[in-house]
Amino acid sequence: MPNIFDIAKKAGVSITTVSRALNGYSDVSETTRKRIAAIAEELNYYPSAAARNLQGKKTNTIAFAPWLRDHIESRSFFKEMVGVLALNCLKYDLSLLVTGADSSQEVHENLRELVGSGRVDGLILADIKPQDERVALLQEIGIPFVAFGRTSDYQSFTYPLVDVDGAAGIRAIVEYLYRQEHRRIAYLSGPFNTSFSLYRYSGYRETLAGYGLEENQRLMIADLQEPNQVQTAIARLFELAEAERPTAIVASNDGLALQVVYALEERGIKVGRQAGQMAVTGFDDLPFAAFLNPPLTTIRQPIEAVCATLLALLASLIKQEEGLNLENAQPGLVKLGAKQFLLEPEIVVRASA
Amino acid sequence: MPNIFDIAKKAGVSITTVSRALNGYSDVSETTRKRIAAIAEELNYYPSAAARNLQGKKTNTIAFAPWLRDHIESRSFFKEMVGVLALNCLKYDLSLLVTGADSSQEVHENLRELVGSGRVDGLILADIKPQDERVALLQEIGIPFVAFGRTSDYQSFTYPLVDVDGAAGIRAIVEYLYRQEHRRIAYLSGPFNTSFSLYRYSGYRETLAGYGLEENQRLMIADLQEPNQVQTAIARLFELAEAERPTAIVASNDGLALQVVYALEERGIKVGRQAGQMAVTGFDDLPFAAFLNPPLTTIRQPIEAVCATLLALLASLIKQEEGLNLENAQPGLVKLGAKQFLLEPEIVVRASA
DNA sequence: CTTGACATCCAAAACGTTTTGGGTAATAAT
DNA sequence: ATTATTACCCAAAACGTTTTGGATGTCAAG
Repeated sequence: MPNIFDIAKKAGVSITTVSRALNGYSDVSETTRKRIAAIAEELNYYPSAAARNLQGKKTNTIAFAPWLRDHIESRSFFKEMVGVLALNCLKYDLSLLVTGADSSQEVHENLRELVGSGRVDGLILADIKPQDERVALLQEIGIPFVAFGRTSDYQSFTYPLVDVDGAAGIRAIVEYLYRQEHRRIAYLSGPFNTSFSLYRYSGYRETLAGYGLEENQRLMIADLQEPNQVQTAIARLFELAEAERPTAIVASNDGLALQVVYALEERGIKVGRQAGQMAVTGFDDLPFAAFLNPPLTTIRQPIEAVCATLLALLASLIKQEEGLNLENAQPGLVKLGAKQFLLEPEIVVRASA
Repeated sequence: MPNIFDIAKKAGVSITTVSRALNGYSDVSETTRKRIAAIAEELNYYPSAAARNLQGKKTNTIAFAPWLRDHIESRSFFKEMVGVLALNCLKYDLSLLVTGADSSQEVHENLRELVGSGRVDGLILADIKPQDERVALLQEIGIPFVAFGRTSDYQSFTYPLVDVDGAAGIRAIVEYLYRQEHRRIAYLSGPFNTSFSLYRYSGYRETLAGYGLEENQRLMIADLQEPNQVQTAIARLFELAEAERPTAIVASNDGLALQVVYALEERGIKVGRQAGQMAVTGFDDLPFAAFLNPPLTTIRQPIEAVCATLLALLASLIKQEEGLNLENAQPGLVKLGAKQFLLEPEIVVRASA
């Protein structure tokens, strides 16, 4: 691999000039710049990232840090995000490092080493928990980061974040169901050790309260982790007396909704919006949702907007820009705090409800 | 951030000793090693990755390089791989960089810069095409890499690769269908500009030939890219006379199978293995496959084994180990060439066929 | 008392950039 | 003819490690 000395020698100039020519400084003549560029091209010269980083303190790399095994249900959305993030990183000339681990312990060590050794300029945290050690850790270290999701103390303990308004999403869908004359609406939630499950759940309860419907504990099934738990949850709903049994089931994500539809069909219950059918809704709008039978009514997370906003925010933090102006970058972007943004999800009505 | 000088000063030794103590050399006494380790721990010292890399020529980073937009259908499996790879990387103390782009042009430049600037020690290529420029490029540059998939010239132009035997998978499923008395078996394939589509397709044709069934062009629908193409493909099948119409549809991946099931149900055709129902099969065994209605009969790609083998192979290439012994690391691992391995997929029979 | 052998330690070089703080020559202004 | 300005270039330092090739002191053997 050629280095800057090789280029300098071949061009008959100093390495300073090579560096400044290639980095577009104005104190090198157009003719020598052209000559140097041509030689660099010819020799396939690319400046060593390590040397550059060592000298300049910039890695042009960010990390995407979800939990990798902890939250089965959330993994589906993080998987969708990676590709979109990778593509968007190109615009900022950033490389994307994907990191993560199984255990809390490992994640902590991983993160410390990653930033301690100066491997990244900033990070995107995903799968935020209500109490998330990672936020405090990164805040303490003082490295730029953006969280996708809100911890329970995000208002007092301020840090940059982007989130999708899960409560609003569920509210929209429960209101939709209410308008379709549904009065007994069950709710199935994923594990409560992840923030967005809580927000979505609160959206459900708020809406019931808003309509003056009382909460029925037997219709609220939370903390679903394993697939077979969905089956038993559905079974339990059908043990209820006809008059108490729900006419609609709201699942807190598409993965659960998929399993709900499956469990219902297995029992011979039709899913749909016809009279006598069970309405089912999801959240996320994963690729398969539109092709279920029936197609799933769900809430679409604006994944492109989420990733774009996360990156724009992180990039501006890294550059230490002050007047960050994201307000009208995305439609439906709500400002929660100085560097905290909420994106509005969108209801997608299909045949399942 | 503390550096090695801070540690050395505080411990009253030279930086050489700090370095050698922390890297486990034997020429430093146990007492000073302990003292140094304690100080490093206390000050939260992590050696600078850049400096280390600059001096030692090791980045401890690998790149995962799929195509990001080009092949819609293949993206689903690459998304599953990222998480598994990231987790497995921990065992090798490697960081995972995810890269890729839309266009062939961009991908090329990306790759050149990535390895030219010495950002990675090696790479994993995914979504291999029959003619894949990336393989030649990396081979020419001379950096360790492993391909997930085979180019058309993999036997002559040898390079390290791991693949799942797609032909065998489809063979297994067509044989299964044949044993279920199916004689008119349609085949729907994704785009042919990706290698595995071709292998899977050839598996279909081989099996037909093996049973002495003649190929019917009207039952073989290839190069499906957009979702609505599936609908028209199915429509075309149903324009056929009763006696020519297929009794089973083999899709080349789960994403297509999902859409096939959807299109069939939309026309009121029941999917399943009962008499009079249409049998449908997929390939991949994505998470949703088990929860479709009916649950999808498919071929499971051994994703854990794939990722483990890719990493083991790449790690050994990076370390320049010679006697690589993967043969009995994974059950069902077939050796194609010196560093070329094929993994056997597994048929998963569910209710859809 | 000398000589090896061994256990510890260290100074200096090297890795490949960018940045700093100039220098030189030609041209323009006085 | 001198001075200021401009255009172009460069030497050296700095970034934080690891590695190389000793140096020093201690202890046992001869």
